[in-house]
Amino acid sequence: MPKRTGEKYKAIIEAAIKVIAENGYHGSQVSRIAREAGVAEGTIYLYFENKEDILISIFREKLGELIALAPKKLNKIENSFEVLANLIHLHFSTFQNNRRLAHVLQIELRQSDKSIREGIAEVIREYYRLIEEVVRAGMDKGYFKADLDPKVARKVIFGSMDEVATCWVLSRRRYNLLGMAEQVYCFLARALARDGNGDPYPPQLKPGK
Amino acid sequence: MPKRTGEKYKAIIEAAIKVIAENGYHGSQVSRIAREAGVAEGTIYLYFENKEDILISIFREKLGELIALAPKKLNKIENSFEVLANLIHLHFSTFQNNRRLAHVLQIELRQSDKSIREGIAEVIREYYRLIEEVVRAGMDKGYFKADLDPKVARKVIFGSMDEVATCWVLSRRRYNLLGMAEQVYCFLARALARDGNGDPYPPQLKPGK
Amino acid sequence: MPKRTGEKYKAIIEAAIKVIAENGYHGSQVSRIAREAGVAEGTIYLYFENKEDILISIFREKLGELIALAPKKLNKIENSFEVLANLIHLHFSTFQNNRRLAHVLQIELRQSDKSIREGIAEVIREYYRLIEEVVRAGMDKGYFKADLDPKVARKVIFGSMDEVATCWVLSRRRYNLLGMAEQVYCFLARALARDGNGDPYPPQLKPGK
Amino acid sequence: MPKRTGEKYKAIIEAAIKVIAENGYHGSQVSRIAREAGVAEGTIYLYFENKEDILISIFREKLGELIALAPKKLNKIENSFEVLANLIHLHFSTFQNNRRLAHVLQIELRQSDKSIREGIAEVIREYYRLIEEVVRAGMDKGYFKADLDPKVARKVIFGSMDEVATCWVLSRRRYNLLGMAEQVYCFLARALARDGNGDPYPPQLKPGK
DNA sequence: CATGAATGAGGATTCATTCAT
DNA sequence: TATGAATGAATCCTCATTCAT
Repeated sequence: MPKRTGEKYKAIIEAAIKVIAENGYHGSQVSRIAREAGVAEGTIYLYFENKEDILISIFREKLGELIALAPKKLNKIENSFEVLANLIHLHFSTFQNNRRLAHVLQIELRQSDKSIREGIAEVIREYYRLIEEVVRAGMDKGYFKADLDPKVARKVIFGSMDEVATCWVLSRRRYNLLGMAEQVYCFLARALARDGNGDPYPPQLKPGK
Repeated sequence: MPKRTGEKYKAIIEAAIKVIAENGYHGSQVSRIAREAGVAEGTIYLYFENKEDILISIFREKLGELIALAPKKLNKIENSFEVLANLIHLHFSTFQNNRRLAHVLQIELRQSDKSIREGIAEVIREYYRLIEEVVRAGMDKGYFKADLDPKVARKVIFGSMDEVATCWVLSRRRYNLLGMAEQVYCFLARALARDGNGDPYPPQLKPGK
Repeated sequence: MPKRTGEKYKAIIEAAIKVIAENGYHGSQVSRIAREAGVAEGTIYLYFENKEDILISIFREKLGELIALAPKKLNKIENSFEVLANLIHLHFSTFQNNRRLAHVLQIELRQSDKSIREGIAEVIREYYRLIEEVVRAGMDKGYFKADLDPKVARKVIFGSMDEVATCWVLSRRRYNLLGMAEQVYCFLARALARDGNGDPYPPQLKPGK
Repeated sequence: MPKRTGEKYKAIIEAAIKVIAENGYHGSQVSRIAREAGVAEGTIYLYFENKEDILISIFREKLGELIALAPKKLNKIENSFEVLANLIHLHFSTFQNNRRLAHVLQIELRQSDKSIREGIAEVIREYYRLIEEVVRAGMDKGYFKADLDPKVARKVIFGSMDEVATCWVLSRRRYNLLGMAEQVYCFLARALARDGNGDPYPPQLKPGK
């Protein structure tokens, strides 16, 4: 029965992203997160069940935004290649825009216990469904191969994006993640395209498209 | 200055894989691993620097085998598609043959601190190079598109295999991981194949090929 | 400077008896008592100094009633054996009528800190004096042995009643506490009776007598 | 699976008695007990399950001694009055000899949770049985009234001793507890004695008798 | 080489109490 | 009077690691 709303809730989320990105999950004491958020230690527990719940909530809030945003952006696009391109773009720009968040989601979140994996499972499954939907639509419309297994396709798509994002976060060099979008798109588009499909090549990826 | 060889070294490694697969990294006390291995607690520290070092060693020993094995299997194959197929097959069969190991490598290993990531970095980079080599060879020989970025290709390949393996480990259903090899191969082969390449389609994947 | 009177004061007392009887002193959060009483947490502190003060107040209010009642009932009785019988009857019936209160007074009250013991000391001393008075009167009137030490007698009388009450509260079997009164009276009457006293035997104990 | 034997076990018990007698149970940090015992904090947990277990163990060890000693002392005495006198003497001398222990057993032990009460229940029941046995033997041998209820008698006897001991511990005046033994005996002997029993009067109580 | 008893640092969490409204 | 959101002090216990034997 934590509150899970309000200004302090958000402040704690943001503080946690910062502190955890800098010190890792296990290196981030609740007291430190509280100080960074400008609230008392006990206040944390008015908004979150426990320390793990903070991590889960970061995931839910932030990836939730992505998942909520995606259908709006993708549904109105007819061409499935364009949809794929935009999906990748959206995924990468979420991280590009908040490197700390990217670090927490790609690295720290995975350091955690089974209970955390369970806590995020529902949200991640929704993202999975979203990607599978994109694949299915492409198959139905004739853009993609008709005999794909959407689940395997989803794993290839998500796995590719995830690996690219992780490498980006861990890299010392601060290259542009969005710059990878087109290349990743090329790979995935060719992997999915129907044989003889005239043009699986990337539509121009433009931010916000 | 730990010993890192001998019968007890191996016994501890195997005990750790078992205990960690069952209880998770944080749920696996050193004392428990010692008991399972049939040695005293202190003995652990004659063979390993610390608890993390056990995890790193599991990675090094087991993925090391894979990396040592791979060139022998792959180097003598001319057709790069066949090489790719065999790479995927090797990757998946390693996990298929030892589900506990798979769990430790795919899940528990990632729960750990920065120091672990650093400990395994060298080994994983070697695996990365191996994959990139496969890509480069395929480009040089004309099987794969000439203008691929081997690094991105590697991320797509590794990311896809990694995601499939992780889903397999986490799945409640005990399906056959090797059965996924061909499907994953199809995706990746198409993604890599040179345009107009006559046959990017899967060579028959046979165990041990 | 708490108020210590009014409807809410009484509501809190009753709520506390219920909550503490069910969950023990340490298991009874102030917030829970407040909810049960239908007041806000802060309101508690308008009527009580702190949590311990609630416990002390329960004791004062409830045992206070007993102590106020006792002289009225006992003073008009001439025969000291009858007085003793009625004292025991009164003591036991107080608990019998409110098992929750009995639990709080016999068990939970004693779980608490020195400050509580100090808080109830004055009230309990008054009860002690009351018992000692009964003994002294019995000695003066020739019913009891002339050379008794009233303080020791009081300890035997109170200790016996207290032990019987505690066992009753802790017992799983829900036997009748008042049914013990006569037996306890028999023991104590014989212990106190003057040698050769014709009839130390229990007057008929009747409720409300 | 704590060890519960050995020199350190005893040292911790003694240290705990001292620290708890001085600061109360809740005021006695485990770290403080460890320091007093000259061991590390973690060592406590090699010998005890948790903090409560220390308290329970004090009770078991110390009252256990009393219970083990009592039958040896009491069984060879024929006269039940003498047995009663010795029982009281033994009870009081245990406390007289170790006022700190008395404080812990009479006051602090009762401040604790249900789990502690459960932990000591078995031992205390054994003491109860011992007292009831004394009563029964006295009845059988014709010293005590034939129609006593041994359970009620036990409550009167134990309650009297317990109350006297508690008052002694809480008293500011440092009077002699053993000096109370004879007076308490007188009360209880008269309460138990068969009518017309020639001499319920106290045998001379001598230490060690 | 091997042991395992001993060590002790480290932190999430609770909940009585306060005080601005 | 009454509220209830916010506070923050206070501590038990775990378990990786050491070292005397």
